[in-house]
Amino acid sequence: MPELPEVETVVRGLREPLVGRRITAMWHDWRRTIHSPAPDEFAARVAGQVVKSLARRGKYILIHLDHDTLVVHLKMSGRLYVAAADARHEADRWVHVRFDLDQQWQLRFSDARKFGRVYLTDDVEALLGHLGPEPLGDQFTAAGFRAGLQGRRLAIKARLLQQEFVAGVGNIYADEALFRAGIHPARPAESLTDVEAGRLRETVRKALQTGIDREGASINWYRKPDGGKGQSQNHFFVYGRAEQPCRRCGSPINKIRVAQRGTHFCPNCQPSSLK
DNA sequence: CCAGCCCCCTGTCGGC
DNA sequence: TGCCGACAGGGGGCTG
Repeated sequence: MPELPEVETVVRGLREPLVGRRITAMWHDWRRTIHSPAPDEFAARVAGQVVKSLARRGKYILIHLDHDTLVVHLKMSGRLYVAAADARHEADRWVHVRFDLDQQWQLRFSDARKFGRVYLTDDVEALLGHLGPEPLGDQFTAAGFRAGLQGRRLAIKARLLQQEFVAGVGNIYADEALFRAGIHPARPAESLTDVEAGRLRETVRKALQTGIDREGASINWYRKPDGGKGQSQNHFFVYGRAEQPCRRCGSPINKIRVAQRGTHFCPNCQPSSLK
């Protein structure tokens, strides 16, 4: 659920409480959550390092330390927040990794479904170099986007979800971007005209930026680091609105499966190429 | 290389 | 009321 807008909101919310804090110790209770290095080395290496800055790459959270970068992927149900050591938090029952900080603070990683992962690396490029361009950055060019659709027969929505093509788009914002562009999600990627590709690139950016402006979508698990909910979910055109009237034309929103994902679209505003 | 599919996990919800 | 299967989906890995 956390996609680029949600992850960006988390990063923004963590900067103030985290930058300048020193990590003193690490605890975990679920082996698979610690991706690499192995827990013993992870704990030994991370202890003593100070948080210098925070950034985001695709859906990954980057916490830059003195000598390493602490990388976190929230996957489906991950939540990352700072709390006083003696303070309780509603998500504490699912905490599987915890970092003790100086001044009696803690960085907690809560993850009910245990899909999330944490990494410690001194080579972020080796870890995340496979990711495609940041959709809100300069590298996300119209020419590159168009080229990435050529010769691809898979559904355009499936292509948008491939992180090596564009970093940060997930199920929700893929549906929203395709609606805004008036493109049926099941159309083969290679079938888009240059005009459609150009429009879709713009609506991907627009959907994501709108999501950031609304501080993400709080569906099921996602919360801001301060525990508050984002507002993006209240403004979706199609996601989660099956059977409800299209905000543009009033037709009932359809729900189908594309690339094994629940997919929402307006059959009138996003005509299929099959007809 | 490509595209389809399974799996990891657990909370929630609808149906009976 | 309680049980059970379906569903949610990011992304790694396997298969044909």
